[in-house]
Amino acid sequence: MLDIHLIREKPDVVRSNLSRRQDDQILEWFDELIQKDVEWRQLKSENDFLRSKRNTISQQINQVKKEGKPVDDLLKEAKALPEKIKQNDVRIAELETRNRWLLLRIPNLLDPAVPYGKDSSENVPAKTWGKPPKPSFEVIHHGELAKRLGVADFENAVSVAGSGFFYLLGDLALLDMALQRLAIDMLIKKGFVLVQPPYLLKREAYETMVSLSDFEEVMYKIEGSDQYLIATAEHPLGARFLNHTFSEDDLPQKFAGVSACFRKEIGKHGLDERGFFRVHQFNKVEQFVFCKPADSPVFFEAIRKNSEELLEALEIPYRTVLICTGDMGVIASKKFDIEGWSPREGKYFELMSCSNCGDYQAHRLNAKFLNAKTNEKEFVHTLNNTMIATTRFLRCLIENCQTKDGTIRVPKVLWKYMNNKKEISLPKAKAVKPVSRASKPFAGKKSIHKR
RNA sequence: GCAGAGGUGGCCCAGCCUGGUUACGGCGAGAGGUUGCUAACCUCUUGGGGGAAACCCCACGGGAGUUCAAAUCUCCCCCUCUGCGCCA
Repeated sequence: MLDIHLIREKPDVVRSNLSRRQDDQILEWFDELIQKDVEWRQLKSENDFLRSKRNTISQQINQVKKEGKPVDDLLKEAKALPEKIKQNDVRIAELETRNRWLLLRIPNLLDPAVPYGKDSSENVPAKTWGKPPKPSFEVIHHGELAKRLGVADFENAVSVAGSGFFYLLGDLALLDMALQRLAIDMLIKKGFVLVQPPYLLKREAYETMVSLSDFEEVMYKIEGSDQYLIATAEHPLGARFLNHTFSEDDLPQKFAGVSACFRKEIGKHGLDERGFFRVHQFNKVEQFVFCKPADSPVFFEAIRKNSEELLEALEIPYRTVLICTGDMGVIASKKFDIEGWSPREGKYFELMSCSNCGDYQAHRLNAKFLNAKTNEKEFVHTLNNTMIATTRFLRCLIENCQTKDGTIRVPKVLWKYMNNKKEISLPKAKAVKPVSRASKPFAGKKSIHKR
């Protein structure tokens, strides 16, 4: 969230930055916040005064009692005060709830370098690498090929878990892990600390890391408990430092979080029923950095480069685009997406998302560092970038490394993580047998796929 | 899951039974002072908020309650430690 002090001191500057997003709702929220904040400060002053008075009288009562004199008059005077204080407190609490609600929804200030644009079609390409291949054969859909090779099972996953789930089998499961290992090793070499975070977070901690709408649209809630399944390791990595003050020497802190990620994907079209592109559960290695404000532009470039180097190591053609004003989310002040080439569709699609969040997350987290020179606490900056989201990447790999024989070539850099396996192909002697069930535990739901 | 003991400032700890001016003391850190030394010593600062300031308010794991007044009494919740139980 934004610093309320900044909003009080420079409302015009903040408002004009927010207006770049071309969203009247945001400006309405902002104006309401300004007005309610004034009311809050007035009431708070008034109550502080009443409390002060009450405290004084209480002390007088104590004094007079000690002297053995009657305190009836003072008691009468004192008794009137708590009621008025309570009345004001109700309104103050209302205002605080509303103001926090508003503050949590008002997005981050945009970096001046963010280009103006209405939506994702106006993002600005910043870099392209590699030559998109022109296969001489028709590229098979990644899910279809995985199924044919017997390394993925979608039907049974859909039956027992629901649409948007899948089983990875044999070499493809191994490939998923190999990708994670490659990503992890590259990051460890760059000084990142590997972290396996908790997969559940309590709401209070979670609110510090995401926009509120995500609770409805993205996160799975655990029934009967105040916990949510994480949507990315970014969240527990950040929440770990809730209310934390770093010493200046501790910064920067660079983490490589590895976890399964769970997303409801409500309202998103095209949930992928026979593939890995948009699913409810996937594995991801995430980069997360805490640093001093002056250093964040440097780390922003560094974590972007890490992901680009991973794609280069895997020989996947990609392009990096600078996200425009209309396509920016709530949290980031500047963002790049890195997009991999799809030979099947002949276009780039999103693989990674690299954000500089400035001090926006740090404000919610209340994550600061002690400036050694001034001995004052300042908010840190946070940055994050996908190193690899395996499922999304599996699609990319299966398409780009597909041969005309219908096998999948394993990129050389992954051989050592694949027990030296160089391709994924159909075992010659073995036909792939689908798993079948003798009984029908889910009557009437034999298959929800009708093609 | 059961039982017991706990949670107090950046860290350690007293206060709680018996409610009452300013939450005791130590350590660490920062600023200043003193001194033939970077040692020792002395003073101040070291949670959050409001206010131009003087100053005021809040904060003893979180929340609610009782009271003129709550670290202290009551209730609910969270977490830690020890023992038992269960468990990959």
